[in-house]
Amino acid sequence: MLDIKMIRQNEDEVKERLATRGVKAEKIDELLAADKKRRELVVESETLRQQKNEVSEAIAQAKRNQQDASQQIARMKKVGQQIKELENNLKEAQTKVEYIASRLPNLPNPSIPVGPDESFNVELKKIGTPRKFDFTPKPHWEIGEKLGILDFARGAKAAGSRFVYYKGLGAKLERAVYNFMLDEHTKEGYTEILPPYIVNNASMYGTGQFPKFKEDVFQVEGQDMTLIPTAEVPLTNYYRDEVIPTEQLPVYFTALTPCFRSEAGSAGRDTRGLIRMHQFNKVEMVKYCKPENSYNELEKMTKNAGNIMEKLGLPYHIITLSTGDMGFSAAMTHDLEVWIPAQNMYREISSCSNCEDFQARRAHIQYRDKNGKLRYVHTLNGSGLAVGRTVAAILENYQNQDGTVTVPEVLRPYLHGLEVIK
RNA sequence: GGAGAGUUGGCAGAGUGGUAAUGCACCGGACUCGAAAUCCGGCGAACCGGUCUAUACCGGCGCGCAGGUUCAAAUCCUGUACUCUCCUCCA
Repeated sequence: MLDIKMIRQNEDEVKERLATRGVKAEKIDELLAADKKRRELVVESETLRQQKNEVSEAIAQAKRNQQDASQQIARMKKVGQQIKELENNLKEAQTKVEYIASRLPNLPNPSIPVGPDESFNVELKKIGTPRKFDFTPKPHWEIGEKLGILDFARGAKAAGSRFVYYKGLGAKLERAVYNFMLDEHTKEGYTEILPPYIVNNASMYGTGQFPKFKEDVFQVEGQDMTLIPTAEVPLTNYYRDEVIPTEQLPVYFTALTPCFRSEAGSAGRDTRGLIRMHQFNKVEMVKYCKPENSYNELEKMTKNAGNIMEKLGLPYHIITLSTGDMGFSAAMTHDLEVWIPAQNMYREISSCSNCEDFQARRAHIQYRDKNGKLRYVHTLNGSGLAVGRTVAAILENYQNQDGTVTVPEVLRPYLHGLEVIK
């Protein structure tokens, strides 16, 4: 959520910067008009309330002195009606302001590339060299099915499309991968969390998924419960409606959770394999920090994600997302994309974002600055990494001509020394 | 799933229709070489609005949340969330 006062004071700049994210200037005009109306109504109704309080006090006095107050009571009866009407209008105006404001995305950081879509993303760095195959590399689903470690057909039977069974060494490989990731992040100072996998609407609002993106998630019918689309939601809402003691900042959390996404609107894309599932595991990193440190923290978080791939020996590159490709709550996002040989391209495996105070304002997460004043913290989140996609990348990058898959060194301790999946 | 109790300022804790006691904490002052103790005064979050940018003042809101009754609600009514206890069930 953007600060409405800030928008009031920097109208032109806000319009300009939000335009790069596809928000029309008229939206801001509409918002400010509604806000003006709202403030006018506030003044009106508060004036009446003040009057009400004063007269009520007089009535109380009169009653105490056993005097007649029927005249004042009659007068207040009318004022009460007026207040009620005014406040109905006020509520309407307030609802309108909130409706628009809660659907405005974060202001993009001025340094990021401006453009309407992913073609304007900028590559920062390439790490590792894609392996040269002396045979045609197979897609990971073929490798997995052949080895009997992935079963998409039965996933579809039991649950539907975009679901999968991992079996035997497949399940063990997945477990090895996320245990490895959690261990690495813990070494970097992240506290491991095992959060709820279902959250309420207030939490979904706090991180910015609601109200705008309800179609993207699975909700429990008739209940205030949503299956988390990412651990970012429970991890960031951990401190919702709290003031974090300043000496505890920065706070680093990491968690492995399943993520549930409806994938509405992505029909036909990545229909095969592990890339786009309704349920997948992800190790997430979340940070809370002081505003002045958040961009430094973003760089460190991006490194933490990259570190995992480097240790796994997976080639990847880092890109900075353009204004048009960024998520709703982010001010700046670095995506890490891993090399997928069968597709001959890099595919997203991590997304690290600085949300600045956008989520903190929605979720009321504060700290006290040097002067003891309450300020919003900055929140960051990043995948470290998407586990299913990591398994896909391992299967493809480490495949052998005979259909077996070599286990990356760093994972062998997690698999009792296993060197090859066959 | 059933029954009961609870939710008030940073904490503790009164208040059952007339506009939030008190204690601790906190801030200022006195006393003191200084501190503690004591005394005096102040303060009760956050939030919203106005003056308009002082760094203050005024007002609103505010007793879990949302409604309702009333001239007036922490107090009465309805709904709801959460916590605790007991029963039931269960991994």
